[in-house]
Amino acid sequence: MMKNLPHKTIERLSQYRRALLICLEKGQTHIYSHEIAKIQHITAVQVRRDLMLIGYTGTLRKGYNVKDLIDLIGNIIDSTEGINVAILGMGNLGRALINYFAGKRSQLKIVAGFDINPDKIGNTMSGVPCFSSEDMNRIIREKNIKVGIMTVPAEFATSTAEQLVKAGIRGILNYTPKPVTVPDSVYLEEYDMITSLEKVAFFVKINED
Amino acid sequence: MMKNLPHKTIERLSQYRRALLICLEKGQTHIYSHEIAKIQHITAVQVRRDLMLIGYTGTLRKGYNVKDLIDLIGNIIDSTEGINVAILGMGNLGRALINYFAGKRSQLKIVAGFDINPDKIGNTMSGVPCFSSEDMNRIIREKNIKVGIMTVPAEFATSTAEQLVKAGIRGILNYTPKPVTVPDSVYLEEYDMITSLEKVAFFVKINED
DNA sequence: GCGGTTTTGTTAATAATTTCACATTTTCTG
DNA sequence: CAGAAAATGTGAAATTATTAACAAAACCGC
Repeated sequence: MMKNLPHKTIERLSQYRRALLICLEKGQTHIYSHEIAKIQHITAVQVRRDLMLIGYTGTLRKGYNVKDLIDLIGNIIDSTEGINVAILGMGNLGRALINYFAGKRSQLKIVAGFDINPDKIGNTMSGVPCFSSEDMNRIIREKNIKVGIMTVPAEFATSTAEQLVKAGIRGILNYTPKPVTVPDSVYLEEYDMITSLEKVAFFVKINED
Repeated sequence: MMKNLPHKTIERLSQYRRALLICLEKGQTHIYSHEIAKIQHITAVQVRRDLMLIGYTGTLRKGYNVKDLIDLIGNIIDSTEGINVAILGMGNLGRALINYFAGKRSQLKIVAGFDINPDKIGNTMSGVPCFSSEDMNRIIREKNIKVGIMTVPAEFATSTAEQLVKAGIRGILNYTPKPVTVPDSVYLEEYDMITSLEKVAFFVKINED
């Protein structure tokens, strides 16, 4: 059920939810499609179409119920039991991600970090214990970790991905600038910050005329 | 010229270049479309189409000249004079980005960081001086900074974006989880790490059947 | 140097995504 | 209470992005 949602829609639903959570905190009970659209810099039709795809029906003239919509999006994209996540590489980026998530209510729990630096191993950072990369296989299985976020230096990207796959990971989010290869059974998402910056720079350049 | 390249193509060109630079270092002089494709997890046709769009012609049976292609991609996406970049928020994520860029040859130079923490202001991190956010307007103009990368906490996202716009920035890469609004004249790219992680978790969930 | 193989470049086809256009319903205003 | 305004929901059209298919050229082995 709901397996056929477009990738883009999944991304937007996640973003809608975050915007909606902010509205909820402010005490807002209803929201119009064009309000959501404005926050996300997209069109109102796009919002309505996405909500149509997940079968949510708003109220004419009142818009969408913020609380209900948050719950429905949660039903779609969250896993009922929650998903445990590990950070591979407790450098600046790894710690940034941990802090980012700290305190966020979420079905996604960062339950372990891994590093090869002996000074870090055994410590806890923002509530996340740091283990030795050598124990990756054991810890991932013990803690039932399903997703790994790779924030290691590029030269360790390939070997880290291999270790993760061997440990039975189900999804990898790769923030290193080095693309990795994994079996089809592992979902892989790669994001390269340099590419994003180069893209911004490109459009700045061509806008200068 | 070259203003009509699809956004996706721009992103891929940046990625091709990074893969090509690694090949160049290894002494490889030529590469086939299917080799590039494999690294990037896309099809060879896609690669050839992208290169067609930028007017690059390879050699039949020998593939593409690595050096030439790197140069051509540089001509397309880089700005001739280079572009100066600032990091807004010298926390973990800001420092991660600086280290990421340190030593990379690139037309993109991170020339300033900004923060409100007095302990950081006046220091230099990986060669990047940290200034007070209060001096943002002056420094951005003095140093001819065109692009800002926002890595501040979410609650400062809106005000930081406003400051940047006032200082005459031309492009913003927003890594905070809070969407911001800028005039059309400023190119805006937003990236939310939580969305990416939620997306990976979603596809892990639905693959479990 | 001939037949088979490999690779590029490109047109045409397909697929994915977004936008248009508008019917429908609700609320507001006079 | 009639007409105007504002909002949703959605089929159809348009746009954007990807893949298929294949001609043409280059090289290899014999």
